[in-house]
Amino acid sequence: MFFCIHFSIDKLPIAKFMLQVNFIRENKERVLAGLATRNYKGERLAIVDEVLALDDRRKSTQTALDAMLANNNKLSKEIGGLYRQGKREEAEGLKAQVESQKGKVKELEATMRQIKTDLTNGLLEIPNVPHPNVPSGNSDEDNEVFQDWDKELLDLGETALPHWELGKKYNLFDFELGVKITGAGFPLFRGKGARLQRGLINFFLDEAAKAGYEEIIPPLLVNEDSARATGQLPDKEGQMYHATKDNLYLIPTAEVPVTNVYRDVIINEKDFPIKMTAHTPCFRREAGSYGKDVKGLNRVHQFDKVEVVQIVHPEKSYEVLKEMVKHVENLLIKLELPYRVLTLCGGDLGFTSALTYDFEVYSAAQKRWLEVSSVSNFETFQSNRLKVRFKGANKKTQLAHTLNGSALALARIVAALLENNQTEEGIKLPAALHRYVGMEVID
RNA sequence: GGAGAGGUGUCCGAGUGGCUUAAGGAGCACGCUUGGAAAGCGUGUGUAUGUCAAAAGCGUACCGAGGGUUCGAAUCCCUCUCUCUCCGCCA
Repeated sequence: MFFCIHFSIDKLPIAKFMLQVNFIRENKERVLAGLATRNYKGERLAIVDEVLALDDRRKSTQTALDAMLANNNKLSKEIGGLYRQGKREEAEGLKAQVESQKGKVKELEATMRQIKTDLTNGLLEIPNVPHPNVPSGNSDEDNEVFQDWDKELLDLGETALPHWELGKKYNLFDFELGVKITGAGFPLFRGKGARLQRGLINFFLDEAAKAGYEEIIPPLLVNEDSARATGQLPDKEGQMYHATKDNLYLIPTAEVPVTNVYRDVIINEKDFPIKMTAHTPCFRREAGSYGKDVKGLNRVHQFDKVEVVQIVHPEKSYEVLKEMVKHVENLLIKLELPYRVLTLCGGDLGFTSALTYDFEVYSAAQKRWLEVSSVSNFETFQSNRLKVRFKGANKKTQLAHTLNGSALALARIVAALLENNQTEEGIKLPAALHRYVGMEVID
């Protein structure tokens, strides 16, 4: 099975040397085309012109304000000098002059604040520009198969049990207890089921370490700044659990705390690439998704995941994306699970992502593909908010590119492992896991 | 939860209304010196934004954040926030 990433990165005007507004200004057509890929139509496209108009106003207002302030500063200095020389009357005259300007300065400052607020709000509404390889489309049905499973799909016949039945049969997890303790969507794992979870986590972390990622154990609650910096706020407000008393959010993914490690940091170019991995539970309210795919472990409010994050030089990011895809692929090969890779279409692509590959694993009992990993390049979209920068060879401060991927998300992997490997004698674990789980067969 | 002390540049640290262009030191970079290194000496050293085709230059803002007083604020006043110490509670 070979991987061939067929896009060229050289010809793209990547947003690497500018801030977002400037990027929009200089690549307006590309931004509009990107919005179209994401199914933005008519009035929603107007946001681009609105933002540019606001930015024009910001510039002209700033110029006017600066000139006024410069004049006032100059006069104030003169007043100080005059007082020292004892020239009171002249000083009083200048004072009056500066004083008369104050109203105007205040007015301009207020205008400036308003413009900046509007501009920021406008910018927050514009999603990342999709990579040219992103197919247009409305929903997950339009995602493109980037790499298909080229062998026969496992057929277990009609007697195969879905994982929620297997969980009961072998006493691996208990949804009713989860409901009793917390509520729907909070599974309780026990016995060999818990052991399997722990083994998988260790396996994933060890593989990440082998690939050069530094292991991090981050806080599981983050403050508003961190949630905003990685883009969970404001657009995913309702998807996170919010501890309102302390205004902290339960993390929906390790990406949030781990990427925030480098918020407001100017990185030394020779420290690239920065590679971090973390295992954390992930908490998701999944508001609005009830009734769809919620059976068993397919969609839960709390699940465990090992995440990999990289912060890299802009010129390297697509190469790194490929490397990360390979890493995930390698995990699935070792787990001996049938998988395929999808390129997310515009309508399904995350707000912050430029290009995302989803990994799906085939669940033989449910006879369907389950999403188990998502690997994305955010280019400068995240780093612009995070202010993750580096000094390049030309001494200029530039935005770095950020990427992340799940490697891997547990609940669905567990589902697929159980279903695909069920036999009369029990569930036969893939060889790679024997050492980690401490058994070859779950029975 | 209660009481107190704090937040200044990459770091340490001075600075109680205008000779502050944020002292001084360390670090870092470059240069001189050296057989090489260290020491020493010299020079430089933030972020954002505006003007500009661009660079240089110049302007503006930034001493935790936001307001206020003043011709002028790191400095005075108010609010908020974060950190630290002690007490209380606690794994």
